[in-house]
Amino acid sequence: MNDRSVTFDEIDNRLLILLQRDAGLSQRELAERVGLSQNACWRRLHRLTEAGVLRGSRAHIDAHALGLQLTVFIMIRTRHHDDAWARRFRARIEALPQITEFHRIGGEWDYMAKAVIPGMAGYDALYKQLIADMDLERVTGVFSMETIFEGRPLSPA
Amino acid sequence: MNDRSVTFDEIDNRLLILLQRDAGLSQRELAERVGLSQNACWRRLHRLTEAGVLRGSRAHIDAHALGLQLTVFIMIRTRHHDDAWARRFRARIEALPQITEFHRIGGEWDYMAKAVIPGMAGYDALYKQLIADMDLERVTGVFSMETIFEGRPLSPA
DNA sequence: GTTGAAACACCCTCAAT
DNA sequence: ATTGAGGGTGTTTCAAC
Repeated sequence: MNDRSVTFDEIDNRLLILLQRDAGLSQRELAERVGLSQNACWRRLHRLTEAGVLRGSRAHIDAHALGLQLTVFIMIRTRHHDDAWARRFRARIEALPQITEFHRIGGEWDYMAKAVIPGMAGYDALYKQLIADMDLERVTGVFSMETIFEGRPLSPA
Repeated sequence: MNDRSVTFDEIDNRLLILLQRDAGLSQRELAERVGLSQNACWRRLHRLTEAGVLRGSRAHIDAHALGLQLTVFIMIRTRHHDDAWARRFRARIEALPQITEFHRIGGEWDYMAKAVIPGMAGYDALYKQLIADMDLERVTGVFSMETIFEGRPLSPA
């Protein structure tokens, strides 16, 4: 079990997975696929939204079709550990739209950023913008040779 | 410039960003925000869909609300480099729903998986399922202490 | 590019069971 | 939980400009 206040049954689960795969499904279709009336289905979606589980939908875009063909994970070790520096660093990262994801991590690195870029020239440009005046100890790019899958739906614990 | 056959102007760009943030926007709202008639806006969305750029929408879900509070990146180095082993390994990974993203990477590791799990016990369980009978050379978990952001919208190169 | 209109699907609510 | 019905909203396609 877990420490959540709300619980979800198998039907909630299936609804969440269906919607994570395709948020464009109509309530009629959704209801049909989970074996509920459209009305009952609506009530569940409403409940899941109220519970803060469903948080809207986002368009899914083909990065390749936009000319973004390279995914790289950038590992960063910093020399500074004060709040002021950290704020400045985060602002820097946030100003770089190529970076789609940003974590503070444990282990031998301090931060990891995921970036999606047109190619190696894009990485070089990003790298330069990233490091300028930040006095980083070490930065290394881990390049995705092949994205086998991404964005798979989450299931309740 | 780049090597794409289709090009996108500023308005396409803004439409794509708006929809990546909120696919639930009505065409009336979209049109208003980019300064187009609803009709012209519809034609652009149609064109972007035909071009394979817009690929539907996906529900956005709050992982914490589902009890999934830990994100970990799993770095894997393998001892095998033949196709049969690789296929078996991919099938193993695909069978683990906690893994949301999977890359073959360059550098000192061979694969990287992103997993979203309830907590450390979930990692241990995942780790055991992952390694069983796969004869991996080395596996290490890089834990996200803080997800500063993720899922930021892509922009054309 | 624009407006306006029509046909249709969908969402949401309510009433009745 | 279910069906059925109604009003309002959104989508898609036209015709005309």
